[in-house]
Amino acid sequence: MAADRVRRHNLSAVLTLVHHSPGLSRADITKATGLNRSTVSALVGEMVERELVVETQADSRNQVGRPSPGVEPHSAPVAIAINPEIDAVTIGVVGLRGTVLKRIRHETAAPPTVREMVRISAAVIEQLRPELETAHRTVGIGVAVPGLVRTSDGVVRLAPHLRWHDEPLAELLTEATGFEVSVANDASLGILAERTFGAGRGISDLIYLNGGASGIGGGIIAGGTAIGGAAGYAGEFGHTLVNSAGRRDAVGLVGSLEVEVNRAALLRVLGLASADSETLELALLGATSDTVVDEVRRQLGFLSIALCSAVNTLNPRLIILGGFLGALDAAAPGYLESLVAAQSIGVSFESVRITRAALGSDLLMIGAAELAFERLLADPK
Amino acid sequence: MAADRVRRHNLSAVLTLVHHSPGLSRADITKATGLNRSTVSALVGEMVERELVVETQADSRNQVGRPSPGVEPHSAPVAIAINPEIDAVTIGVVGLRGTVLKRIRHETAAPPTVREMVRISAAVIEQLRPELETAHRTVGIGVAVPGLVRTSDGVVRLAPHLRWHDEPLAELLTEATGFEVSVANDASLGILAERTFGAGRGISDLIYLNGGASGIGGGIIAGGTAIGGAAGYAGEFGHTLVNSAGRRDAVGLVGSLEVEVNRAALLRVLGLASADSETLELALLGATSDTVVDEVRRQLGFLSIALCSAVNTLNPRLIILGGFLGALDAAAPGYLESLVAAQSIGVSFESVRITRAALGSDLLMIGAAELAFERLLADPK
DNA sequence: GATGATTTGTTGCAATAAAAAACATATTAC
DNA sequence: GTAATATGTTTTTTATTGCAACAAATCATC
Repeated sequence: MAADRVRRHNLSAVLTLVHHSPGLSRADITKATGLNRSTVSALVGEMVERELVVETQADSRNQVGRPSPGVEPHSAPVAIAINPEIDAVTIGVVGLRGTVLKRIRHETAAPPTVREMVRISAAVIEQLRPELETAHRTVGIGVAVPGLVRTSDGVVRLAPHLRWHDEPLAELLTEATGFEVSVANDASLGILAERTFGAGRGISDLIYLNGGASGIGGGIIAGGTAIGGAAGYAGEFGHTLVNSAGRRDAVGLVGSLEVEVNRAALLRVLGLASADSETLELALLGATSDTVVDEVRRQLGFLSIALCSAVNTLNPRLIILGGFLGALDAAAPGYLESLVAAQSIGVSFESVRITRAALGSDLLMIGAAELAFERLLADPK
Repeated sequence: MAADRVRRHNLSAVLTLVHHSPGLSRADITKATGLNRSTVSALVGEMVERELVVETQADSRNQVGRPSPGVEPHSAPVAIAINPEIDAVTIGVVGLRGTVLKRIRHETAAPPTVREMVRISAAVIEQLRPELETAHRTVGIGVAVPGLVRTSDGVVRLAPHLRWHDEPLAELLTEATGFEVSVANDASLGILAERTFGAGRGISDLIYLNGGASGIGGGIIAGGTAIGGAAGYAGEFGHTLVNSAGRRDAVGLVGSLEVEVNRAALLRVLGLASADSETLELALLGATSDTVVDEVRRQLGFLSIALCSAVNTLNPRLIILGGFLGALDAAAPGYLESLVAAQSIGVSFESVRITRAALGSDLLMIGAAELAFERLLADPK
């Protein structure tokens, strides 16, 4: 019967609210959902019984009236997050509200093959299993892959840096672990995490561009929902044309954003062989030589062109820069914003802000977990 | 009580279905919505009473079993569509299922001011009022404006060709007519119409680019819903960079799509002073001179660059070309598609098709009406 | 052309859950 | 200490859905 569907919908709404904004009082939930006091009471009650949420002591807010207890996510439900990279496979256990409970980085000598990744993941999960089964309830696995992923069936169509091509990742991982598996592009999951727990909290139209070692990926949230596109490949801002006179990139495109704006060129002018994010950023902030300043400005110039196209087509309220793009912007404060302002349609620009990613190294763990939690949040029963 | 909300939702689902696909039988509706036979019966019954739908004779489909009557939109509910242009104001009366019942084009000597447009519209509506009040029930007014519109309050921020700037159109029109008014960008409404009744029927990820006399606008549908952006300005593909060495456009952008791909340049190589869409297309199709062929290919080349950026960022299943862009593509069949294929990320391109707009001159009437109908469809009570 | 099979509309009934109302409780304000 | 206020709790009411049994209208078959 349909009352059932209504219930599910309401449970989903309340659990999602608690997940996104833990600590809201029952009274707050009543206001936010528009449901009746008694209904919220019943919904929260049911979820307490199901070990999805817990009620905390009423916080005394110095306010007239009976205190309303806070509602927070229960610690039991967890998701497993996996992120294969060029030199490691990171596996995490993440609770609701985006709490990373555990993170295990398994380094590999060479880029892992899919089968290696699955083997490593299964082994780590096997090791964690006692804990997962006693203290927690695992809702599934989310995988963040640096490449193009067909989200419908979790097939990695192309992940050049891992040298993966049409790999049925979800299927293999389900087989090896028994858990439900969802797979998506890493940048799409990055924006999911930033939207829910980071710089994009509560904003419903935003874009995210992430600068990685090997290229620029991104994600789009429009009207409050993640835009995946027809197959899940949306968000590849790295291939936007920014310079008709530029060089060809790996895919054969001329003057794409990735060709003009990249980490390698920054490392070159800084005279560094390799560097992690922090070192690169410190080097950029400390640099005074003209070549470095010029290169930073050159890259920001090209970045601004891609951002303008995105602003004009998507009219976001917020642009989040992750990876080395955040460092690049920080190295010349205000410069990028002024360029974008100068080149966008005035009215489209007036409402947009540019900011850095707020979630640090946990970003992909949280994003991948969010993907796995989506099922639970959509249907808490 | 919430059952009320459920009812509303179900009524909305059924009415939307009937609006999009008139003539479905009640049995079809049952299958499409997943609701129970008896529920659909009650819902349709209520909407028949409210004069929202009518039941037609069962079509004999040579099928075993009791025939199921067809359900079609009632002719009573209508929306008023208004489209101000540089040389005219067009006002239409449009029924559900996208039927344009009446279209009145009121020509103006000069681009109408907002107040003129409101005056003309109010006068025409006054004239139509007897008919609207007896035979029909008017749900509201939708306006398609060639410019940037803040959809939240119906303020036209900027419509350069009409020379409008920050005009409170919705407010003025409501005051003058008494109807509820919604305003949006013309291209955004074009895609709405094409998605619902034209080339994009049933497709949930598509983009639309419209080539007009004065520029290129567009719209985006992602995940089945129209992407408006933070303020409603999304879809301005015309300002995408396609040529770093290009000229400046009216807004001051260098080498934007609008600068390189435009109607005026086509008319110039064709030796035409002015032309309507049909004349332009015939001239293009009939032309054999190298200058024309070269110009067509040049423009298609730049168009392909903008399309690639859009494909890579939005991963649509369909690209619809309207206005002179459709004619341009028709003048060199297959050329544009091959260019886009060559420059996009392979997997992103494989699922995309390029096609022409299917709705002709009624496009904006239907789109604007669709905007006005949205309220009714969302809540048929 | 009558009978059965099949599909679908119709009607009555049971189950569900949400909202409203009445009541209870815990806090602040005075 | 009492009133005011806000919020949790319990009970009652109500709306709507889904199910089941039945009715109706068609096709297929002999």
